Amino acid sequence: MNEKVMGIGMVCELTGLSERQIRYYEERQLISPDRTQGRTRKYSFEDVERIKEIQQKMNEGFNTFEIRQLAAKGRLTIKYSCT
Amino acid sequence: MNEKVMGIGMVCELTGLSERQIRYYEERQLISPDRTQGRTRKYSFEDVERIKEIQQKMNEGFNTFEIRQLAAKGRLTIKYSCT
DNA sequence: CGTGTAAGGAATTCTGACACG
DNA sequence: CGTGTAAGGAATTCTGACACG
Repeated sequence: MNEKVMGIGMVCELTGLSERQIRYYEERQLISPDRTQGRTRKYSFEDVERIKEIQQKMNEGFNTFEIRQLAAKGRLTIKYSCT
Repeated sequence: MNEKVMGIGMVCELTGLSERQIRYYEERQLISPDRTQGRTRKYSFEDVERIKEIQQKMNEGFNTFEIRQLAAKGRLTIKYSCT
């Protein structure tokens, strides 16, 4: 399920996070949603799982930079290719 | 994949149909998307497949009422419970 | 660093109706 | 019957910034 189909509002519901948090993780290159012509972000279920795992790591004390490194080394459960 | 997560715009892209057509099939009780608090419709991948099958039947000459009956009799590939 | 918020604008979606046929 | 469209409004999302720390 890596089709980018849902809006950020739905991702908020599924993850329990705020739009701000989700957009910030993108800024930190931990996720990379698609964009519609009108610039609105579209996420996949894989993105949702990835976001949940990011949040777990954050709770464990990692910062976004460290999580980025873990991801680069394949140390995360949810594999993901970030642009 | 019966989680209602995508907006009608995405369904249009995935099916090639217009918003008008998709809303009409709902009016004819062939599909039943969820609604957000703000009333915007949310569809699942199952809805998308169901819409594709509806369109196939339309092309084969069935009208919405007949398709509704086919569905009621379990004669469609995509099973679906419509409110 | 990570996140909340108010601000203004742009994209998305909604409903009810008129049109054609 | 099934679908297009213009109309006006409401919900959704966007960006850049200020704030706290």
